[in-house]
Amino acid sequence: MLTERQYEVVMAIVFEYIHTGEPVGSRSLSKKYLTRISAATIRNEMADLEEMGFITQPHTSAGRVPTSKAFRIYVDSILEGKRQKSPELADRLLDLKRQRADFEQVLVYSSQLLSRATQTVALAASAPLAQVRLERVEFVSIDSNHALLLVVLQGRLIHQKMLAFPCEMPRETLDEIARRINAIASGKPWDEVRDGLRMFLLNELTEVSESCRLAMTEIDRLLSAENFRFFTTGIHHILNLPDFQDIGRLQAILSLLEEEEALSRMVRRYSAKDGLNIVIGNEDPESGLGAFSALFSSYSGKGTRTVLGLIGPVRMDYEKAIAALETVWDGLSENGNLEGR
Amino acid sequence: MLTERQYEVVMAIVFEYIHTGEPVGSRSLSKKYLTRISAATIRNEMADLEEMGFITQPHTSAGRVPTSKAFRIYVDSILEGKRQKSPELADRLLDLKRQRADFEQVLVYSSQLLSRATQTVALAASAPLAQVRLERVEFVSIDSNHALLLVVLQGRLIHQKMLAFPCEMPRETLDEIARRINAIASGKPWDEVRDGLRMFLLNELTEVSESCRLAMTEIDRLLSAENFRFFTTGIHHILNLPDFQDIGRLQAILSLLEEEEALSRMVRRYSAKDGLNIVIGNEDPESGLGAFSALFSSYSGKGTRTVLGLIGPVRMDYEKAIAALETVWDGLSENGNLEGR
DNA sequence: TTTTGGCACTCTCGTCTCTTGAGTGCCAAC
DNA sequence: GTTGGCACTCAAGAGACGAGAGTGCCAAAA
Repeated sequence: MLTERQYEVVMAIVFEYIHTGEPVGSRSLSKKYLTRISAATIRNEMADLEEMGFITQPHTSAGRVPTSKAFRIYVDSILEGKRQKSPELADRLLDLKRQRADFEQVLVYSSQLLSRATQTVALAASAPLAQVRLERVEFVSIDSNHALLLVVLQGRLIHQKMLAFPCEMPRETLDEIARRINAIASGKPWDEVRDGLRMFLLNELTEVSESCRLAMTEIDRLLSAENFRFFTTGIHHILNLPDFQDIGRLQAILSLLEEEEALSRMVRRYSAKDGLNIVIGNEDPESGLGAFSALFSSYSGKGTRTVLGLIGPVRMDYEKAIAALETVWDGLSENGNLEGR
Repeated sequence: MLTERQYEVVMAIVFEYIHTGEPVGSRSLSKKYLTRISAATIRNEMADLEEMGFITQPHTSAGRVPTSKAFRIYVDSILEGKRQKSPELADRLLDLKRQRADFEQVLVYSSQLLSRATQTVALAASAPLAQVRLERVEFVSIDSNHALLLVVLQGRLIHQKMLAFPCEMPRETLDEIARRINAIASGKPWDEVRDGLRMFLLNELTEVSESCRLAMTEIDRLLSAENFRFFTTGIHHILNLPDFQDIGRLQAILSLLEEEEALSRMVRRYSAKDGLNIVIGNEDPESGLGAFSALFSSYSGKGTRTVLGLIGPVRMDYEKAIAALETVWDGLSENGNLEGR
């Protein structure tokens, strides 16, 4: 649908726009990138491209600004080519191995690393999958009717929740409940044992059935695929961007980042399939990204789904961002750090 | 040092400035607040007040803007008077009791409540005190050489850290270490038993002394008075403020809020004494607050120090902010929620 | 001695106009 | 199909100007 030359023009416009942030004119294209074609020819192509929705004009006598459709082509072309890894980032990742960090530290550190390398907002997240197997659960009694529920997943990931029981729960009872849950559920896919386990517990331990029900509900919630844990880093970077000197757009993205519910929705939406997913600005109006783009690298392991992400302006350096994300991602896989161990 | 009338002028200027955000002129003061004095007289007073450092002029022919010195007087006068509590906020706090929330939830919820009520950034934090007594420690074995260290303080506060041991640590060994620590340290002030405990452990359990050393170091770090845990809410509110349409100042405060280390330094500095502490803008240049003010309400209980805070523009509605902070604070105390129980 | 009205002066801010420069669209020639 | 040329458009910046808000100071009143 695009001729070879139109494709070149689009790519040149996106490239120039990413680097200058200004609307791109036909003359500068002809001088800098497409020396063999004259400005007038480029103008003709531009008129067609505008009609096709790849570029727009802020006002009649201005240059052209690429739309998300144009950015999409640009990003796809990057993804097709080979990227080189950043050796410095890879080095930094070795520190993690040296420190024998746990999974949570791995996520935090990765997100910090990414944010610093790309000068954008980085996030790392993980959530259980439906087929998650639990290693075991444990209750840490806090006082007569409070206990900390610990759910250890296969891998080293740990979820936890403080429970307030409706009646007194002595330590022995809690241990008993934990023992039974572990006997049945340990090492098995949660969604297979769940219902049976619930029935079993409620029938066996009738005198504390209310507490068992509570515990089961909470374990279920902790293991739900919706239950992402987030680590966000580098929000202040987006204030440095020259494009966002007007506050309104910042407002939107900051609210998104601060509200875990909204963030979770977004991550769920765009990390559904494994690998690298890129959402550009308002390409998907539902995203709420507005003038920002998001890159998600996600992977479903045995029991958990892990996501690394970057959120930056639409006009970000995708090449650098993708390279950084892939470097960190590969570093984690190599060290066997994805989903813990 | 200030005459009665000068005091009135300062108060009126601060009041008007808080509500309009514009430099305040002598004429509007005379009309709105000090009808019995003429504008010319106010001008004379203003000249003196400027010399004394209570107000400044952005430029020759503009009105006066109060300095932090003037805000200080204003805030002190609010603190002297009686404030009324917000009944709506108090109601909301009852929900906490109904939910029998744990301490962490209490902190998170309080901070959300405060932020929404005042439209500023709210934070809640807690840290152990030197005299903290630990209820007990527990190790949750994760794999052959990883375990989750749980430190339960008196009250319901829990600190935790994943440990990577230098050698294999079977569950029994971990339980043994925990048992010994608890036997000696449970219920006693940590700073009294600490050194003895360390000696004892290293002498008794020589074959895993390296692991014991590690565990002791981590417990010590978790119980250190420096070890604040933070919950921050409502960062997006500060973008709504009309005063901060230039990004530079936002940058500073956002970096502060995002960097736990800096935040911790600030909270330590200004919550040293119990009760309500207010820091106004650049009153203390060390604070890094710049164009923002911070209100901290802090309380040292038996084992932990709890802090609720608000961070907003210097020109914030102190009356409302103080009232909200006090309402939430009192609500927590009444429900017995400060430091857990 | 303190307070007040009056007046000249200063500075910001919004509006208007003008100019400049970048860029387009179209047309005729190649 | 491609190109150079030319008229046209528009944004952004500079300068001029008036309105408005506010001050400082002085001399008269209290």
